[in-house]
Amino acid sequence: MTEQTNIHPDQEHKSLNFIEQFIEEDIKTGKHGGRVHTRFPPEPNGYLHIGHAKAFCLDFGLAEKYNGKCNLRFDDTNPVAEDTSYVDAIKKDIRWMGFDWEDREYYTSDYFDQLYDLAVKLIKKGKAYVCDLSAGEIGANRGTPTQPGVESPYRNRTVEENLDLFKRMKNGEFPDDSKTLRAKIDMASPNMHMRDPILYRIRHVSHHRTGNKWCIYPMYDWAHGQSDSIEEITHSLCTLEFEVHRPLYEWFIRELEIFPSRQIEFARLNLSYTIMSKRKLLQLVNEKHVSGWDDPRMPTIHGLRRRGYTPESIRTFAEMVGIAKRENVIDVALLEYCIREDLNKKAARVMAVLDPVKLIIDNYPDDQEEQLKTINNPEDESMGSRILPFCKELYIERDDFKEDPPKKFFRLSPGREVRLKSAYIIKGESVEKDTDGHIIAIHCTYDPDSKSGSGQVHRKVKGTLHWVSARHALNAEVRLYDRLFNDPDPDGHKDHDFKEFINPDSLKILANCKVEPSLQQSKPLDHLQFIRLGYFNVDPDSTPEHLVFNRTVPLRDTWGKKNKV
RNA sequence: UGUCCGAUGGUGUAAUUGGCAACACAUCUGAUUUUGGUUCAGAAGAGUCCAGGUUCGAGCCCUGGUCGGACAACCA
Repeated sequence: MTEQTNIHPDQEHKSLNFIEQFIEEDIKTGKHGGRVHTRFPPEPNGYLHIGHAKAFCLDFGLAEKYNGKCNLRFDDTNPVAEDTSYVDAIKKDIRWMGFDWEDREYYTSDYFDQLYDLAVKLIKKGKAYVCDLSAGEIGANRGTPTQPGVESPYRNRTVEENLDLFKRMKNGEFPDDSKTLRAKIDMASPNMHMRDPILYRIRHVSHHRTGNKWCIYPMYDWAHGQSDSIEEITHSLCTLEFEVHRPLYEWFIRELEIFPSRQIEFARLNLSYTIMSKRKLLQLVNEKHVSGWDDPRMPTIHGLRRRGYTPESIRTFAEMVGIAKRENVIDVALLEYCIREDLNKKAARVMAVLDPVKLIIDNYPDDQEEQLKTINNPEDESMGSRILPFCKELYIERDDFKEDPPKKFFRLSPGREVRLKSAYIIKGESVEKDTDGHIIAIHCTYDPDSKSGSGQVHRKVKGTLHWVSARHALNAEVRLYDRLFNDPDPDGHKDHDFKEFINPDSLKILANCKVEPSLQQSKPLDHLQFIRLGYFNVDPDSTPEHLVFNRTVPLRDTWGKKNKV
């Protein structure tokens, strides 16, 4: 096979990231017969977030691009933290994102026997030993990055003794933490990971898949690389913090003479105004700062889905942020751009009034009703049109009226004309106020000849308002979300806990919104554009009796932005 | 006082491997618009961390610095 056959034709012209360059070199030199096989290795101890999405878009994307394969492998070597509920959530997310691991759903725990045999092989080579030191002692003997460590007194046990002890460790003869199996490398190595790293620890706990079969569990360094080799992974991609582990990864390959997978590290995704640490996300969930892993403010895939993000938008985002080795912080504005761009093409436009105020058309007959036709999406004719009921009393947005308007106010005010979207041109007349001076109704008159689409009127009106018929409107709850943190880097302050930066206004619930009647049929997770307001989706909490919408992202607002402060 | 990695507009990522620093987001104009959205046209913004060197020519190569990050869990 030539290198050409391995490269997806659509992609040839774009510039390659450094990993693609490595891969293409490997293909060119015929390494592994030009085969590309990656893996995505989540630990089932939490939900996947957008940073993981970047990683698996890379893993699966590269496999696709080079006509290879990508395995899903659960890195389940630490039974105390892991759980099957996470396995299910992770699979759901990856599938939702549009990736397919076919029948290659693997678990590191599937390899426990092979891993054990490999450890025996290492012992027989005199390259591993059973150590009786406690965790504290091992730590103390490890030295520091600038000072060499001290060799364990158990380092020179005979092969026979090590073999016997290791077998007895496996058989459960020793209590938790009383012994470990360590590689015998170099306690003076400048790389801490080469200072006789621990391969196995004793844990008498049951595992979510292997039950009580094992009481010794492999550590990451031992399990991960060897699992890559077992699966004959050609390119094993991981984040930068594993760079210092690579010499160990390669040491195992050499000593064990196993399949030489290649580890390549790239910079993890950081997003402004959020956190990506699984541990801290768990803390937000446990301490109820959010409603759960799927809270729409969470950067988790579950959260983004509920917020109204689409898989396509997240994939576009992953594509746009790129792959490199330097630390980076991506502006959330880029994510928002990606979802707006996607939803602009897909979301049906509907009328919804979030902060309603009554609008009365004085010269419109009391009991008249009209059915007005309106287009569902100006960006996509094929989405068709629908009917909007219209009558004398409507609701409009309280913001869309001002008694004495500022200079560039294009909306409704006394004596000024404005277009009601898909309906008539109206002119502001007067207001009704309660005893506190709050506006309770706005009176206007309409021009019967200005009906939308009639072609009768040629005068220009600056503004167009969205509205909903008071007689026909449905009540709805709308949840407005803002960034969860009000600091660009909540996790970046040495003397402040990230939770100090939680945005108290990240969720605003509007209980008295009015929406057009067609929304009665909306189904959970449907994407919509509330005209002039933003993109919204139907929350899973929504029912026909109690409609609930989440704001995914507001529309771009050059006017509001300019007038802030 | 160690090892490894990195450094290009505000933010990301490129630069055909030594040939006028490009693209996207963000920002700012203007046009169009029955969404102050979309679309369209345009502007501004870096001379590539610093100092030397090689070269006709360096963001790319060499030398020496500076700054930033990772690494001392029986976590992954």
